[in-house]
Amino acid sequence: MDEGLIAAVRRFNRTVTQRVGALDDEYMNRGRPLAQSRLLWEIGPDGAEVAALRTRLGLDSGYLSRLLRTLEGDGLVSVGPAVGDGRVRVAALTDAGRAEWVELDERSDEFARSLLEPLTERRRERLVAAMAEVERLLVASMVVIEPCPPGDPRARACVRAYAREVAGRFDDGFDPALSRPVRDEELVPPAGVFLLATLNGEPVGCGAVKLHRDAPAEIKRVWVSDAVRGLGLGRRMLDELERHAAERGWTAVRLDTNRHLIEAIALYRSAGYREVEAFNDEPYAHHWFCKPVAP
Amino acid sequence: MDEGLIAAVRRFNRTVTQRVGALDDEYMNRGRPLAQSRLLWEIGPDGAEVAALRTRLGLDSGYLSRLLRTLEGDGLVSVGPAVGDGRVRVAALTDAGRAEWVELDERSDEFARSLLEPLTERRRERLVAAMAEVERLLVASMVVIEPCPPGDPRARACVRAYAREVAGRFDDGFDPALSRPVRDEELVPPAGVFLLATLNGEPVGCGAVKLHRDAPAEIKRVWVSDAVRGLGLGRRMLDELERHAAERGWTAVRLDTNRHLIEAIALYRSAGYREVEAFNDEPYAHHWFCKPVAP
DNA sequence: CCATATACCTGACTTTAGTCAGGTATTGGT
DNA sequence: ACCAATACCTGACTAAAGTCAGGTATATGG
Repeated sequence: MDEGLIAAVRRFNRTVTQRVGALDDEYMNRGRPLAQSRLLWEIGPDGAEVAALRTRLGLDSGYLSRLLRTLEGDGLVSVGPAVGDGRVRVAALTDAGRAEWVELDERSDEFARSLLEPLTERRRERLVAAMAEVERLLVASMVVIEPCPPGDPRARACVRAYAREVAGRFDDGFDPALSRPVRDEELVPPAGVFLLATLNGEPVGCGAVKLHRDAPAEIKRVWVSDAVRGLGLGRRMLDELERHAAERGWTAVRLDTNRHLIEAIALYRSAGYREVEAFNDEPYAHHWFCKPVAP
Repeated sequence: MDEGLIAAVRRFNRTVTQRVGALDDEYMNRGRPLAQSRLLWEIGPDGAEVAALRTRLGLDSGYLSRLLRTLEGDGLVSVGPAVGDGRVRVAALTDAGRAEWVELDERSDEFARSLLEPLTERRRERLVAAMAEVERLLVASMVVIEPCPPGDPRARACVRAYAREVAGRFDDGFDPALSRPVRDEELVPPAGVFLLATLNGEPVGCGAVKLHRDAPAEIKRVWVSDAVRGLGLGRRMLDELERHAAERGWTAVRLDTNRHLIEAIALYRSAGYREVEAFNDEPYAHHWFCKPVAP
């Protein structure tokens, strides 16, 4: 990889990431330890489940509990059981906590304003556009693709999003009952694998491969959320699925797709897939592709 | 200011600044407390004065001393007196320290690479370009303009850079001895003021105003370093100088300039200056400008 | 040569952050 | 009704970060 690009990224990390990050923290901080402010902020006016806070802030369970007790002691937060499940606890801001939250929100605004303030209108817009570009492209590095049980709620959410999307694009909707079924067991090793793509813990894409006996592996349910489209994630997902199939000894993968999924078709072609005769009777399919793979 | 722009900056701070910043820290960190790693890094292969480290890292004097003792104890750093001044101490890396520094350097590279890795060549270039744009525009918010004694070494450095630059642009060089002299005392309150622009402590620009008795205030030595040109810093410097004059009761400021300083002339015009008859016999001047000011 | 300023160091703290090994209450399956 | 799993909490720590009030050695200006 080009040394110049790496040097540029490092310079950016140093000047922007470290310095602006530290300043932002300082603004957040005021009187209260940073971790408390951050937590208070993260709870937000609508409240939040403790588990959600834990993953979003990446805190130890015990540590988070303690922080919540402190905020409760200061009368800023109240923690109670969730309605559906008594084990789950929900943190909500009290009136005082809400006031404090508004204060933090204003500080944060103030800091953002201080960055834009010395610039002319034109430069402000250029800055914001460049920030959006950086943010978007960095997302690609933040997405993690890993195996996940197909029964996991996040996996289910992805599959539902997938079904919803194709339903909107196929000629006459999409009824999963009419499509060739995929049972969960078929997507669990050694029969197959389900991969989940997550961004900061949130599901943003999925893909699966069924390892048929005495037949090429079959790729299913490749889906990428709108939020992260255009970042090469679909390609990465395909690569991973192919890798899994190849590592387990399969020498070819194949898949079927609908004529309306034109970006997907373009992706398959550019990824080395060749169109072949129909190898199944999937009612929603118009194209069938195959690609040889090697470990 | 537009709410949308502020929201975009906040999102950037959150996702890029905080998250990438934290990841970068994690890479830096390894076995040793972060503060030590940072310090070791900052000392660098060429060594550094303790005072410089203190300002660059923004650490308490006592804390920094202790960190240095720890690194010394680990055989990574040696601290000795500076050659010119025995009070000043210089930290340098030992062989072991240098090896450790290389390790940190490689980690840092590795992290930068991990951000670029999942992107295609084209996207990598776009990311780096956007990063450079963000960095450059944020610099404008980081520059601090404040009064400074004209005898300060940083002020002297700016004035020298100014002289060097005009010498290269005027028809037949620039000999300060031929120009109308400016004595230091004239740029110290209440006779006048010298403003220094700094970026993270490094001088990047200057400007001065002489508050003549019974005459308009006179602006001198407005200079902006190449490194930060095109960010509106010259305009900010002019504004500050005018403000100083106005606050002390002057109702007009004026200045002279050379015909080769075309960007400067454009700046003066766009800032509301009107060309006037020569009001002095400065041999290097071709244009004289004046502007009314009010507090 | 002396007073004063500079540049750094030391000791004695406090605060914040973070970890880990047990707990208790609730739920869901059998 | 009972057992395992889940979701969170408590107690008892350690480590890292940061602060502050004095120190000591070196320079500088009269």
